[in-house]
Amino acid sequence: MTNKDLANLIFPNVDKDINYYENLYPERNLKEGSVVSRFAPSPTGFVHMGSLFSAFLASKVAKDTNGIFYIRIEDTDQERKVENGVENIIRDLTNFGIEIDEGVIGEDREKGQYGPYVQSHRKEIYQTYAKHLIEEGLAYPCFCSPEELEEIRNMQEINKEQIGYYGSFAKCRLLSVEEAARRIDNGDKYVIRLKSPGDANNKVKIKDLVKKELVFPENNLDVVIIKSDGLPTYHFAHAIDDHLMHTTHVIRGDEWVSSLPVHIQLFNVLNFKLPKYAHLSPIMVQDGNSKRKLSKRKDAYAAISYYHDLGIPNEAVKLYLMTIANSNFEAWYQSNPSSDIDDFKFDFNRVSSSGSLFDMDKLLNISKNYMSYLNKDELYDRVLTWSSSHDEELHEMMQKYEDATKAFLNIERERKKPRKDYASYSDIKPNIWYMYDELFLKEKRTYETVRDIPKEEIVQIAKLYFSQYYDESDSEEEWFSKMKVMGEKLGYASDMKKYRENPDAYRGSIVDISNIIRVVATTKLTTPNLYDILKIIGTERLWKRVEIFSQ
RNA sequence: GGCCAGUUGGUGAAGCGGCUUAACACACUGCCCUUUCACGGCAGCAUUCACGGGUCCGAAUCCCGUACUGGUCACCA
Repeated sequence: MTNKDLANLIFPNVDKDINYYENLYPERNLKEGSVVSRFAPSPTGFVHMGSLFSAFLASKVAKDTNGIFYIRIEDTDQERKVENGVENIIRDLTNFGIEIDEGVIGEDREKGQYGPYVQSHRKEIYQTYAKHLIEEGLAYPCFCSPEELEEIRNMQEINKEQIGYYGSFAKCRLLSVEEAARRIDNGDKYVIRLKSPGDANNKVKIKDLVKKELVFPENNLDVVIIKSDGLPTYHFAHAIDDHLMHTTHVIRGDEWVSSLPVHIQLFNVLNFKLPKYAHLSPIMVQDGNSKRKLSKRKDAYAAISYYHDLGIPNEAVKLYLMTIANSNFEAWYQSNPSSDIDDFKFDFNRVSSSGSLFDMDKLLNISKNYMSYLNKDELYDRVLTWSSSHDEELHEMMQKYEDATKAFLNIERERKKPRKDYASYSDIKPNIWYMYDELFLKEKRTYETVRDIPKEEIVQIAKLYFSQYYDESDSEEEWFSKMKVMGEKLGYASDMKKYRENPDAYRGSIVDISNIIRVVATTKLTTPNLYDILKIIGTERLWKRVEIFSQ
């Protein structure tokens, strides 16, 4: 009996050979230097910041080089599969504005010539290559049970030997073809292992795009390549898929660096050209005194839907991720504030090889700046869209009072250095509600207090102001000087310097006057420019608000 | 425990042997401007680059060791 007979016994239904697939998936016809990258999640639910980070960079590099960014679903672990997993991942990515050139684009939907792009649909392909390796004597069936494996492991631990299935511990490696065939016929469970040609005394060198020069002992472990359910392990699927799909850059989390010797060996044994690797450090969070990886389970803000719900613009999150990814990005963006992130060339050499802490303050600041440069119409449209699914009440008000909303959003916006009030769409409502009568009248309002000025005095001043001084058609200068005039008459200093020099000579200052008007009109002490706000509300409604205040 | 990597202020970091009395940004603090807020301006915030040795005229930058942190050692990805 030969290896070939054994291979046929194990994979009787595999009727194609590896050349069939090599021809099926020819070299891509791309320009020199174009990157083919991929995002290859397991369908275990939503996308979190960490995976978004690598997906974003992978798509960015492909875009930068006119290459291809594709999605492959790694569902070879049938037990971890989650209902709607794929749909959720695609939704999160598209929500976020990542364009998918190829691969999986929905549950049971994909595009591109290198598919299928779901690993469980590629079983035959993996088995064809596994069969080939068995024929060549480079792989073999292993019948060891989990208990036996456990036992070997324990012994190795006690004897302080290298842990794993290798050398003399690899019992099944020595099985004769006949014996293996007999056990298969007998119905024994088995996996397929690589017959590792490696020697731990040798070194393998590899240049990682992020981690730079890496040196490891050669892999000498007979790793499992096909599990007992017939599906491949990650390592094997990675080698086959990224070869057949002609991935040029494997961009993934750095939890994979220690598997690199296995992957290198697999590519060698299979005669595949090794792709370039970029192992990204994880985004960390502070947890007490130590740092740990951002966690889907422990950190609510790890989910990208968190930002979506909060109404943080996608662009802001991208901007943040890019500042983490490339330390020179921030300076570039500051000197090119009007340009798009697409104009920036991502550079692997600038990626930090140690993990950075997730900084919400920084994200919020970036978002604030980003939102401040949106024009009123863009902002209005975005908030309208966001509120349609996240804040019905706001949505309704915005539609009903489109002009007033835009006018409000535009206060102190159209200038070189605009106001920065909002870091997210959800910041808008707490700042704008008083502009809408429905919301203003809805419940009992709590007015902020202007120093210790009694209510009666405030009412008096407001009435005086609106009846004798306020005129909608005044320019801002006229408006403000009238306010000063009234203040002077009532004993409120119009000049802050004078007031500060001699506060006892006055009842208060112009600050109090403007705050009185501000509070009556809005209940709040802090608002954008009062002049604009009064104008938008309009004299008639302002009078109503004076009445409401005095009740 | 083995293997691999990392360690510059509260945070992201620049720096790659002399130009560094360590850039820039965020956060924080104070002052100024000011009708509130915001914007803006100014100032402060690591005498020191985990620690210990070494090389060198000279080290955050090169070498060695130690410590600490992270990753990984599955029929999970």
